[in-house]
Amino acid sequence: MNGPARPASARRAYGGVSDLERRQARRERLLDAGLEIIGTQGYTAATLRAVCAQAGLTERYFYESFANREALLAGVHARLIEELRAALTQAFSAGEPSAQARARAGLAVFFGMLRADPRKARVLLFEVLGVSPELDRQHQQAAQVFLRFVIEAFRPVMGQRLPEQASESMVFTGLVGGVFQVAIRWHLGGYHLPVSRVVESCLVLFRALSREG
Amino acid sequence: MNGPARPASARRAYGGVSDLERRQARRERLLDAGLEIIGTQGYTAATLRAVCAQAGLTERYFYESFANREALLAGVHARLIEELRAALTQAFSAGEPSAQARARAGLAVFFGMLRADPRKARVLLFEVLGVSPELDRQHQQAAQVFLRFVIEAFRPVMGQRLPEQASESMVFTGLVGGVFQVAIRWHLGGYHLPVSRVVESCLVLFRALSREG
DNA sequence: CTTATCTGACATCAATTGATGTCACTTTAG
DNA sequence: CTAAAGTGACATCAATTGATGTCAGATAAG
Repeated sequence: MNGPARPASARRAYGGVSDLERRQARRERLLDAGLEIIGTQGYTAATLRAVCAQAGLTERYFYESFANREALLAGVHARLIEELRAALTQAFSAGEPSAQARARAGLAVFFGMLRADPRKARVLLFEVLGVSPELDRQHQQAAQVFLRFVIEAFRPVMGQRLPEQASESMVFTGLVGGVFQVAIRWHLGGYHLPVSRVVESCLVLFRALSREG
Repeated sequence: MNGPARPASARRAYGGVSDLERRQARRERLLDAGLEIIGTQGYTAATLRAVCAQAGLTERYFYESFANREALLAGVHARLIEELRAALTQAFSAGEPSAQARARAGLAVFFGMLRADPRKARVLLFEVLGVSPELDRQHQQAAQVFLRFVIEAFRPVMGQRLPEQASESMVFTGLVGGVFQVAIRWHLGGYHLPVSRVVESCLVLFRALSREG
């Protein structure tokens, strides 16, 4: 699953670039190609030949970096989640620490990223779902990345006044899911509404919940 | 796209069943087979041969009812949405008309249906997404079915006190999306939480919003 | 009974797929 | 220069796909 099985000692540089760097560069090119094809034509269209042609690489190199097609989708998705997580962390550390301000900044980062590159929206909101149980779980884990951000910011201002029957985790899951669904509708509608109004609409939900008692 | 092109006058009964009834029965069997396969193995696994074998029908009959594979998925999804819409309408007309009561009843219907048949959950929450722009739109339209229910029930108790920047439609979309995401997490988690707690968790969001000013 | 319709099991078709292999050419190491 | 390793264009493989066609037997109409 990791390319031609040669002893590491036999690997050498090529074109002035080390073996490791070449491998990483090819992997990046494949991920870029995956984002392009999956994000514009869908996962089904992301065949080996299509992805490798888009990446300008030979089919043989695909299996150097990925075990199969699904692993490519997982890789593309994981890279997007990491990008988002980093951007959120950065935005939070830069702005003021109130729950309101963090929510607004985080939402602006999220919706700004989707609007700037709708291919990412398609991968994050559509393509990753329903492919396999593993990928479904990966999506759910990604959602919990945001869930942690939200809980961290809002638990202090929410108080412990939830009804006994309710599950705090589920309530916040609903909040995150609301943001996702707004994003889906925004994407399908062609991003007509300005980012500020989308953010503000989501903030209504956040604000309502933080006043709940 | 509608089976063997024979003049309607030439069609006759078979096995004591009229032509129309036989066609409808075959279509139902294909939809049942589609739900079974898509709902347990995913849309990709729902090949012509697999679906027809499951339905106990010959491949030729597939095209009598559906133009292609995607049309089958659309049909399965549409039937589920109609089932849900009918159940919601019935629940609403039976219970008391307050927004709270309606929300609770509607959520119980929705989550109860998913738990009773997780295949339906998989089709509604996963498989219908990311297949094609047409199906994405169909999913979005389905979400708007619930959106209408929610808006109808909650606009009166919400008042007109939304911030100017927010979009009422987007706010309610978020609310519906929250319910979806809770359903997704519930499904992926194996339905461990009892329905009542899932419903109650969603109600926190509804209640919070109806107090929003 | 005879004829036309209906049915299901199966054959067929080109196209595409994931995956692996071949081979001439380029680059590096010694 | 020579040998080994890297590269890319392309061939190859069996398997599966969507879609359509064939045909013998079952059923109904007259």
